[in-house]
Amino acid sequence: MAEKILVAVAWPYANGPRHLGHVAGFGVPSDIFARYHRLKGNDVLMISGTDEHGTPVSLAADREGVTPKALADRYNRIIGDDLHTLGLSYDIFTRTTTRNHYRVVQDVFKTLYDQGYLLRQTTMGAFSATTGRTLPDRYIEGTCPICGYHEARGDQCDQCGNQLDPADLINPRSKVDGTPPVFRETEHFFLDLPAFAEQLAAWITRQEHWRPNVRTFSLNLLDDLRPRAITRDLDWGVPIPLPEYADRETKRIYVWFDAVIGYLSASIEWARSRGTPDAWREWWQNPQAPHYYFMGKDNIVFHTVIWPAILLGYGNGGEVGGGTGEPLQLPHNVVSSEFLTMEGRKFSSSRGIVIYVNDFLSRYDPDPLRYFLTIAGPENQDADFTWAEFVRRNNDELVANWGNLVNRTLTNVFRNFGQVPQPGPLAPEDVALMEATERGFAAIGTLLEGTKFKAALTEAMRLASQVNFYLSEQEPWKVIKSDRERAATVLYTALRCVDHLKTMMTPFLPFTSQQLHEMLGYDGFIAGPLAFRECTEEDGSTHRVLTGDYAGWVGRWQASDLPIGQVLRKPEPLFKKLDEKVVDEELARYQ
RNA sequence: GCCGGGGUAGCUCAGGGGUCAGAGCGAACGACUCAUAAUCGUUAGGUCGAGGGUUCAAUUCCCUCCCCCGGCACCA
Repeated sequence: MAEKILVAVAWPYANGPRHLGHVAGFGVPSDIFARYHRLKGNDVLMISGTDEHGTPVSLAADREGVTPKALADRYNRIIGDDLHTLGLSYDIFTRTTTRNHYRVVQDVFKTLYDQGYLLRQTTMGAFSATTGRTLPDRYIEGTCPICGYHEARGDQCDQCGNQLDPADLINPRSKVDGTPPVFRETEHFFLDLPAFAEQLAAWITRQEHWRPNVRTFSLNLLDDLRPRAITRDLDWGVPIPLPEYADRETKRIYVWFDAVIGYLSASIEWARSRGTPDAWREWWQNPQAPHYYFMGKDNIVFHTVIWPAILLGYGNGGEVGGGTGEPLQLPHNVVSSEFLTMEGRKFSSSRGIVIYVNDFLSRYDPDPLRYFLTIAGPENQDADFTWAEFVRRNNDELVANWGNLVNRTLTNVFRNFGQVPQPGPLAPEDVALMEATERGFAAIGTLLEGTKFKAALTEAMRLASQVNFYLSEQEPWKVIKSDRERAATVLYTALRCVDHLKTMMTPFLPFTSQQLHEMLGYDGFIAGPLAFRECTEEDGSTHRVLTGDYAGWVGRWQASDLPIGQVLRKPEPLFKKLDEKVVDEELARYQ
């Protein structure tokens, strides 16, 4: 029975190219999850896009003398290319600057406003004296009034760790151009989070299947819920859909408010692009459809508190969501990863401590990266990317265990039989191996459903080891000299296991699994490919989305029925062994 | 300061009140040579951060302390 599953992936911010930390945190895990469920036969809707509004995009555009939209266009393209190259199988990867998105965001805003969940409050804000734009606290620096540190940020002093108010800084100045900020009153809309406190507390308390850190952290947040501003004084963002703000060029909806609504708007865009404009409701207004959100730990608050509050407030109302009487679904699980560091230090674009995805993939294949980020990534705790460890994992694990198993098995079969050999009677050890391998479907499936990706891949690798062991014990390359039928039986057994493992590896290693699929003599896409498509909106504007036709996948999460006599294609190694010297080369490149 | 997460074999980590504390990799030795010098076997005797407590029994529960990391809500 096919389940509808929403896989909602954090939206990469379009103020620059994304680095390994971003795809490690949510990109690869969410894709493994989505691919597994599709192989299982479930109806997955996997959505995301680039997040393109807000101060950082605006400032980056200023620095380069281009419009924010032009900057976002550029990074939307680069990021989309990265995700495509990595094989992240979105049903739609779009962006937040579409007409569709604006319409949905404004509908949500308007609905919450009409329901009384948006409060108007006047606060003191900091503005740039030169541009008149809001200066977020982080963009102001000055001398810390507590410890005297000269480069304290407006929100917090990095030296003494105290939280600050930018107005308290001595000699405050804009980090952008060094001018002193101007403080003045400004009116904003606040989401009335306290109005949802009880519902949220009851709901989160029930989510015992969440990772403990996510649940505990979220419950702690509820102790001190305050209304949260969802507008900004900025000219780059979704306009406020109220008559009195119609011509206010400098007040926009806050980027985070619009970004989370992207999950909904992207689903709607997907449905419309397929010619089934209401299809999104099968996920969003269906209590049987679990929603899984994937993100880094810095985004937990937006997904366990703010976005659920918005969904609760929106309920079954609104122009977009109304009609069926069913409320929009809350998250079923919020899967948060920890952080990836690089060679022991935090990623920092400005300090050059960074590996961009596109740079990495220009020299290395996607599957080894996916392998590393899964087996050694920040799933449960911060993890460190080092080139030495990447090379080691690639050579000593991926190549030596799985890659070698595939290569030695296929080479033996191809050379001696050229096709899937007809086995003789199976010996107990043949049956035992086959059964042990087949049990992997259930074991790995359970781990994947529980978002335990590292453990799932470890189990698949353990099974591969067992098959290596079996081959070394049975020595078909010797047996064939005296007993061709027994050799055929052993190789058939190993080949079946390799075929099982191919499927189990597909969520993690989609590209090489496809190659293996073909070498085994099969046709069709076991799980691919992805495609870009141009999307045209009502006003004629177009944008590119990453998508794919995943219904055409021939892979199934079940034991192989490898046909006897199927002709193999010439085997080639799936992975490249990396020379140890790439460690020094790469370190030199980034230092 | 507050909240949270960590400190387990050379490295990366898993585990969890009680048979000898585990895995992968490295290292040593041996086997093999079909395979990208890949594979297979044996070997590691590590105060499970420190101290105290609860218990018949703690690395696993509680307390204190030390060290590391993250968050603390208008950066996304």
